[in-house]
Amino acid sequence: MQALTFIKSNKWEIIMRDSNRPSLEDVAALAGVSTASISRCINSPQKVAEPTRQRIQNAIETLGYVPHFGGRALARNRTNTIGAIIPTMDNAMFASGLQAFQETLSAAGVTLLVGSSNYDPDQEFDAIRSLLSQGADGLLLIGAARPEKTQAFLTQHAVPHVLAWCCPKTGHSPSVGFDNQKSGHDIAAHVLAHGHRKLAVICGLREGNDRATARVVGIKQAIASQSDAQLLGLEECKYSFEEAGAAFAQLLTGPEKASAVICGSDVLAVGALLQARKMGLRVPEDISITGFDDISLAQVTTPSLTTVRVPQHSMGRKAAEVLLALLNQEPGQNLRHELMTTIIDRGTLARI
Amino acid sequence: MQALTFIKSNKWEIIMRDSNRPSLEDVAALAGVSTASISRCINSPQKVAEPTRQRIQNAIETLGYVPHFGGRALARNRTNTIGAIIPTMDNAMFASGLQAFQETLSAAGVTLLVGSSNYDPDQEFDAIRSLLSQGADGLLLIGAARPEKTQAFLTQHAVPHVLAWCCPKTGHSPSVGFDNQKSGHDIAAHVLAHGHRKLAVICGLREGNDRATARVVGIKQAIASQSDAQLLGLEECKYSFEEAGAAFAQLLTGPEKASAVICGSDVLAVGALLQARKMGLRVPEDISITGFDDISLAQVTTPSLTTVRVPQHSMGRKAAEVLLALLNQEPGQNLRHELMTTIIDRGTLARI
DNA sequence: CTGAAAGCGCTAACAA
DNA sequence: TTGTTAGCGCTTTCAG
Repeated sequence: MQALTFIKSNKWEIIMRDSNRPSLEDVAALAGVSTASISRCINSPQKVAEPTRQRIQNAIETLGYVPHFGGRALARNRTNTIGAIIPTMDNAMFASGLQAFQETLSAAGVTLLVGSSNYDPDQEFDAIRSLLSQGADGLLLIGAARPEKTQAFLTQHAVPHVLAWCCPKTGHSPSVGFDNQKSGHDIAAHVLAHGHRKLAVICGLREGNDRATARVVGIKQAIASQSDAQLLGLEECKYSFEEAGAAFAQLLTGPEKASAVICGSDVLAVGALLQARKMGLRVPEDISITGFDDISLAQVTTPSLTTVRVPQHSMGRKAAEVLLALLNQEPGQNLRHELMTTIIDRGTLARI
Repeated sequence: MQALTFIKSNKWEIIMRDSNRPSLEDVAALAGVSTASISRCINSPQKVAEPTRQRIQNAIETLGYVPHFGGRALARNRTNTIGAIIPTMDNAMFASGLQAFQETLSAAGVTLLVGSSNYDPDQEFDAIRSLLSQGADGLLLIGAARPEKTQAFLTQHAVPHVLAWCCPKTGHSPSVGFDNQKSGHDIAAHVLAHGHRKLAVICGLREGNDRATARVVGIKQAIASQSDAQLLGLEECKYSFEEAGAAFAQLLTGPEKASAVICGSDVLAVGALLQARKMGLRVPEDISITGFDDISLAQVTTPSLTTVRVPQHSMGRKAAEVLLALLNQEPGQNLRHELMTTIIDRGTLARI
């Protein structure tokens, strides 16, 4: 395609343009104003007289003008883009929080860049660098634990970021999340209150995963505080039905049988539930199982899962708000938001 | 913070720089070479002599230099960013395809921008404009049906894009997906082959959703081709357990009862299943239910769901590959990839 | 193999 | 209210 374009030399020429994309200058020429006015008209319309605005608008529309991202980013030194790095979108654990995050951003005219870490600190570091090099103005990160290297990078580059799914008491990062340890404690206490004394735990791989770690700490704490209770076993595995099933089977291998298995995630709990059924165990008559997260899986199993509800949606929304406020330098913001989890009693926890 | 910077005027000065971010010029000064060499060293290292390369590398590292996104995007007129617009990440239907898409992109050094449409053509249009204005080099779009306005925009701006979750026979857009109509036909034929003759259907809102529409067309076709079979009712609703449950109840309202309910999505099927249980109906003894998608929900219900498996993962990966090839102008690419769906027989379809 | 310099498209300070 | 103009940081011919 060919386009009529205004050249620096002040003459009109027919030249090749990449897919005919009009520039500010084209619009300016057509509207008979300077490029500055166009820019103003786009970025602060009130600074431009109504009739001019009209003409410019027309020119923009007839040309189908869209501001060039690179030019704008270069001039403003800001991209209006925010990155989120989550372990994976593959399980519903983060997906709906991310959805809320994205919607809130989008409403504020900010676009979401997504990277994933697969629960691997190195991959997370790469993703951070990658998203930053793509111009992300700020970052959403899951959890608070990361290697020194990553921390240093974050502070060295003064990356605006908020932590989600956690609410660290130490550190200076803004956060929107919940107390994993307390929630772990709560669900374990709940199980104990149902009369269970021989417990077992299935949790995700804890290395580098502070949420999984904290939940277990909380669970252990609750068990320890009940003198006649004991933790018969603890299995770590990936977040898959299969691995959780294997972990569950392993747990039932010992001489003493647990009456309840507390799981660090619904995915693990469902894996355990499926395996229990496979082994001919009735839940919760023969064994109780609890989950964590309250993703949609939890309500469709039979019996449905007693679990801990994590306010994913409000967490995602709030995280976006905090990050946005951070980027806009809004003062007086509360930088640490602790949300509450609640225990959802359904059918997998028996009273004994 | 203050930084030592090389100024056009050729003298050294102490000046203020935004958060001390080093530029190419800083690196050049420190390494004692021109900015061009740095640029080369980064983008095509083989074009630079080994010793120089070393010095430059050092300079880059000691300064912690990261190329500025805007500058690069402006000069190259390319962002290395691809946008995906999906109805929602909230349900697992798209999340894992998106995850595969992202991973493949990431491996190629391309970053993913995410927008969502909520199944609304207008929102999709906005998202397209938004992602494009954020510099997306290409787009992943779900389904083939969109308003004239959107189509026109896409062609006018010559937006490289690939369609997923569908494989339209018409139109010029590259696509990676499966035949929704055929898959709908297949599952219905499968149900018929099990002896069912009185059928009902629950599907998603079909307006603007070609996947949902095509699936129903296929289902109807299969039913029509079996002379003694009849479609007793069809309900449309949103993809939620609640709405699907209501639709299911509505379907069982008439004088004649269906022996099988074919659902356009696992979410709908699970909603129906839950409702059936609530109504005291045994599945599949009293009524059969089938799903579509084979998301993880499908394997955890009791009984687990007979459904159609959609190859989400390979679809996401392949879509990324096609889009990447498109952007790199790689010739001789096959631009229409039809993947196969398979029926997964589990426990919700009875033989009668 | 390396350097000089001309932009890429847009914004914002300064003038008018 | 509008225009002029100097960059923003990087890539890329074109010379050397």
